[in-house]
Amino acid sequence: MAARDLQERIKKLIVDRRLPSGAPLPTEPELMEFLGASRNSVREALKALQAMGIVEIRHGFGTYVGPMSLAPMVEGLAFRTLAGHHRGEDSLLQLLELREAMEAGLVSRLAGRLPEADLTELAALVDRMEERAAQGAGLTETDRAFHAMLYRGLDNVLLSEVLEAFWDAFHRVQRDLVEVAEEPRVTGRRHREILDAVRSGDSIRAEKAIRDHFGNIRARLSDAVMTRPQDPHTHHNERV
Amino acid sequence: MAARDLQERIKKLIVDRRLPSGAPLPTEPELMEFLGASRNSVREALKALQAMGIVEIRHGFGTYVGPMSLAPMVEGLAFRTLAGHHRGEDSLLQLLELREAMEAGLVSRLAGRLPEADLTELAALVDRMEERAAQGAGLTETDRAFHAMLYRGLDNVLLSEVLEAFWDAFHRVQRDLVEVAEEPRVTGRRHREILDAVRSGDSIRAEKAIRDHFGNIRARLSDAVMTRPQDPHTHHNERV
DNA sequence: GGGTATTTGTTCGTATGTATG
DNA sequence: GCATACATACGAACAAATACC
Repeated sequence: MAARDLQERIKKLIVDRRLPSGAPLPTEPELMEFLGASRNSVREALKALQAMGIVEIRHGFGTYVGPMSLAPMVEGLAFRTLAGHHRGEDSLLQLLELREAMEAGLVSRLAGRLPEADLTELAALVDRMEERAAQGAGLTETDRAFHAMLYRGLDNVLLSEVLEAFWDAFHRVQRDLVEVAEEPRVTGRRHREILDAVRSGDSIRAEKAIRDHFGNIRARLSDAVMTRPQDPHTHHNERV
Repeated sequence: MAARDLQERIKKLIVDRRLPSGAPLPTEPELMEFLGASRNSVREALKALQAMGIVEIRHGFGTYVGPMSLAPMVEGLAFRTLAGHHRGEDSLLQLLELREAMEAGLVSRLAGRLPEADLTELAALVDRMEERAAQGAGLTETDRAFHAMLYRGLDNVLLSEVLEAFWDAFHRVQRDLVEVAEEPRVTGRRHREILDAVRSGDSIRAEKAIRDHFGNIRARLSDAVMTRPQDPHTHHNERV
């Protein structure tokens, strides 16, 4: 039997039975009988589906429909970027430019359209960012939260997830690759300017604020010591 | 050994040895010895990596580093959208809105910046589109080519691939799901307007042209008979 | 075209680890 | 602790595809 077929038929089974995320799949013996294949073939198909985030396998417990998150996309993008970088390509810069292009286009549409509730939440995040900057603490957590919150107003879950996926991929690779020379004060200022610009309703100013922010990151990227050829003990992904 | 570890170590092997796309990987017996695992475990790890597009397995020939394309992302997005639709969500519409948001933001930056060579190629594509419309032929091929060519001028390979991936995912699901009521003449006009707007250098006009184009698709989506619950013989993916 | 070696595909049997009751 | 159910892992064998002589 073609192994590709097995994957297709399992996917079809999920769709046909309208199984939602978290629903239990048939056990391996049941799938063996249903698909008419051996245990190993079924397992290989399930492994492939698990890699795509379509199913979730819990040891000694069972197989379930996966959360349908974009985690596999992060995985793939991160590896692609990492491998490209080690081969001398500017893949990390390209990933950053991709984020910049998307966010610049979106923020201009967002200017002046955010509800007050979102704005106050964003303000709280910037406050927290500057607070942590003063303490010399890391800003990545708050940065992620800020960007996620910013585009929540677009009211498109898929779009939000895609943006977060790109954020995750970028920071995963950056963390494993370069020594970031952060300038916390500057980062805080950039985000406050983004917030103010969005609040003011000035699309052009908002887009410029985003581009300045990304320009800052890009500069840090060039200055950074791009030389950490390989350190053997980076296990940088626990399956989500 | 944990199966997750095997995947990580194979990925690490690719990165460490700087293997480019298409380079041969060790054979299964070699990997068994190198990783200290059984053949089944190695195969399951390879299957998972294959699903992520990181390796490519050719029967009776060998295992190779994959093309690092975004094909797995298309796969995952398409399934997620398909499953969501069958569960009553408006996932297909969300995917369309994602494309619209990205293209609208990008095309405004593109207006007036495309080299003459690209513009003539785009014009040729629109001609071909109207030609095929007159013959009653399908427009999907030329539509894909148009959108791909349009954003080539951004000079970011990753961004282009992401856009094409979203295009592919959307059309894959649409094809399997709805009866498209195409209005070829209208589609042709919309694309000519996009081209003219981009050539004119008017950002606002270009963005409006894109939004009109997507608005047209959205309308067709709502009108379409959304009822093709399941036809058993759709094997809609050959691994790339 | 045929034969053989190499490589991946598929199957079976068996033992082990893990969570539930 | 014990029994059950399930996933995990290993080893061995044969089938199918491909390359090379």
